[in-house]
Amino acid sequence: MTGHNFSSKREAIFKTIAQTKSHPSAKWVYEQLKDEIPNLSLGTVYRNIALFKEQGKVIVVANVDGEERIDADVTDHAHFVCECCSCVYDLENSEQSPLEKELTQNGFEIKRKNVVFYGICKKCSTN
Amino acid sequence: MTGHNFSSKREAIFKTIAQTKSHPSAKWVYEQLKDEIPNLSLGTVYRNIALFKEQGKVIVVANVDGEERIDADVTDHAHFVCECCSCVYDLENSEQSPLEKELTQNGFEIKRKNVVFYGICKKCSTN
DNA sequence: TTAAAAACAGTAATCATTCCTGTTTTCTGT
DNA sequence: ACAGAAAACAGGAATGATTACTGTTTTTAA
Repeated sequence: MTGHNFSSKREAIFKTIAQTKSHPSAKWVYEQLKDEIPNLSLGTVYRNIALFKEQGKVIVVANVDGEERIDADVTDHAHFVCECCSCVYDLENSEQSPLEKELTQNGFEIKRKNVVFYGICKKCSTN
Repeated sequence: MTGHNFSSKREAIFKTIAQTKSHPSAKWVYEQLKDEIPNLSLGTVYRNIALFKEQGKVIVVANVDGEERIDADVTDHAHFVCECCSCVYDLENSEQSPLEKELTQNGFEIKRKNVVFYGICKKCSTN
């Protein structure tokens, strides 16, 4: 079984993901940590992110420019992805949809919901 | 400029995408067509799908098992992705969200919205 | 303290997607 | 209909994110 031993690297990886609002990619997390933890391996970041996903400690927000972007805020909320600067913004939690009731009544088991808006953010359209 | 010349392969590719409800991947489209069009190249399928996206003729529904899944129904509707069989189901159109007004008022330009539920479909939970 | 399990580094492999080059098809004006 | 230019294509190479593998190190529990 995996994920049951303490690991300082795992802690550092999770902390990095939890402390940012950037909705990071694996590479971003690795870049943030590699100075602090010189012998960190990118594979370790990927392996631990996969574990966090299984444990429900992070969610996948979207794939932006070919990279998977994640979030340690697993409460129900939507996101905005800027197609110009690739920033991901948090939005208020999306309201309970009548679709959810209907799916459940029809024998579909909903594990998670993902609401993403794509467009150009204020910063990009102003500059 | 690209996308302004007639191409029988392009037609066939679009037709294949438009006629299925499977929300196909590029590879699926290629597999469907390669008997009918023996010298079709997978790169051509990818290139034309990229063009259809630019033209707004297809949308990206989700990334399932590492493959991008698309839809030629570009009207506003949500999807359900089964994590067991990797099927993608169409759902009724998702209601206009108050989030959209708020974003627009704050200077964000929304180009598209993507609502995806993940879980286990009826077929998989029954079998 | 010690041996088994888990985690890791480093690197190789995988696989979807994109890029490149030479060839073929389509279009436009004559 | 024809020629040249632009667009599309095949086929294969390249890219790049992610995963798998192997030998080593760390953690755990008795």
